[in-house]
Amino acid sequence: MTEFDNFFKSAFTVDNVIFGFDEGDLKVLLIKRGEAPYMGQWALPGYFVYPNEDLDAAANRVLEELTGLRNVYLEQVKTFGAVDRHPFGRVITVAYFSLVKISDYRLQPASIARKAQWHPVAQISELAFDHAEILQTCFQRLKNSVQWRPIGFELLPPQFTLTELQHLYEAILETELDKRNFRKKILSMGLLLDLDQIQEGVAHRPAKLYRFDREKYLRFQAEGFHFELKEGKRKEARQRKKMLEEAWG
Amino acid sequence: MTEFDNFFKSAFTVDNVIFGFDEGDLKVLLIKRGEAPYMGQWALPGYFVYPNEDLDAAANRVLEELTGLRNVYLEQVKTFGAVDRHPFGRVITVAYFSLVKISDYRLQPASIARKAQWHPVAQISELAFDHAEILQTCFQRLKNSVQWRPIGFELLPPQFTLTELQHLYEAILETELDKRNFRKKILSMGLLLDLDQIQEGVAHRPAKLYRFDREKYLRFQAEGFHFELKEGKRKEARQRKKMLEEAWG
DNA sequence: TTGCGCTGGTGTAAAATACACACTAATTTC
DNA sequence: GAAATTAGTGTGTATTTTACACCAGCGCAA
Repeated sequence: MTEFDNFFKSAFTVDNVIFGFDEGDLKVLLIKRGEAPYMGQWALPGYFVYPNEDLDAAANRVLEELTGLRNVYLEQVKTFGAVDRHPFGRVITVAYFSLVKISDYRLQPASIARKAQWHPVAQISELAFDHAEILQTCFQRLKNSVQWRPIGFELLPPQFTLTELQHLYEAILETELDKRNFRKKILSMGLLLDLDQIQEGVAHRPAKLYRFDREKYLRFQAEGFHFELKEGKRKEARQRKKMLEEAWG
Repeated sequence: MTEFDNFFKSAFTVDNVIFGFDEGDLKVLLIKRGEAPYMGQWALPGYFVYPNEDLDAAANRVLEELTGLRNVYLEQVKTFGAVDRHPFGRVITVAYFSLVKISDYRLQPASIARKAQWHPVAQISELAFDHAEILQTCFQRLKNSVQWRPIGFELLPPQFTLTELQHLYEAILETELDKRNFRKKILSMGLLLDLDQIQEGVAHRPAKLYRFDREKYLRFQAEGFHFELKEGKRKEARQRKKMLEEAWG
């Protein structure tokens, strides 16, 4: 095994945007930095990639140390490698996002985890390094992915109501959806299993509970089925047009 | 400036899938390796990222050394970091693809370029390292990107006929498109400038020449216009269904 | 100069889909 | 048992997508 000249080497890390969904809000798990640089500021959880560790493995490790969760949805998004993105030297980072059920999440004993906290995506302003940019990029990617793959369920408990699912989509897509159309669309895909159970302990008509039928999805997928759940461009276009017209009087 | 422990460092490269379009085929520029490992095999052009060089800059450098072209469409796709992807040590690589007009391409004097050659995507089988996987990933990404952004024009000469454009899309999407519908759709976007010129030197009725109107696109984009040029999923689904039915008789 | 070969160019009708929209049903709480 | 709250449901219309076939214009060769 030949060693490459040190000249060509650089430090590299993974950073993980861990999304959760709670109280109707899309949230991200951030860590308060306890050391320079950016001491005291919030940052994305991340760490160096070990020399004998695959990239995805590193991202999973960061995730597990922090949340105790394994087998979580994880998607590589983009690599950020601006020369000056780290004040102490050249550090290239591979950004991932992952989707966790906050209900499954347990604070881990690892010292790093004690400084972790969920933040609503909408309220995050400043972050250490270029992490604000990374977060935005990952959020965009999530917005996109969720419309083409049935990954939204990763953020909900195993059983959920259609209204919860709709609220999840509304939070991610930052838009409002029509209830009847949403239900029609999602049910017509045949990927939701009606559990013949209803909500308990709510002060109103209880909703039916559903489960995502992953096996069925995999079967459908093999037959060329495409999941698609998105706001039509027609509506979007009209909204934009309206806004422009209002802006110009 | 603190140095990170060498333990966390590793070699870092960019690999570039350079797409071109010629004779109705989508092609990729490959290099015949002149050294170990994989000596004599075809590989994607790539090189180490210099310590003081942004990632995108490195990808552009590789591209320019090889083709002499600047200001070319370039898109970061994915980072490949399996521990054993390079037999001589840990090398993480960021994959890009770029789109060049083969007509602009001139063989460069750089020694590396002398071993370069265009290969039709469809006919590439084995490549050095994990480059076959990288190529496939980039090809998928191109397929996707081309439907949502007007980047196909980057592969054509500045002036082109609608038939050429259609053939380009057919080559990338690996499908056939309906002539009338294609023309209707692309013209209705209003992004093509009719040059009031016609083909010369063809042994049949000459076609009108068009140019992509980038300025107009940018203006439209600011108003929320979305480029979209894709095979409908309905047709796809039907085709797949038909194929399945035939397969099962 | 005529006819053949080739590619360019065009419209319409039918089907599928996206959209907007409002009331009744079931449950808890007071 | 009335009030409050959320669940659940169907239809008509606008728009988009799809399928489909013929005539036009040019070069070339007979």
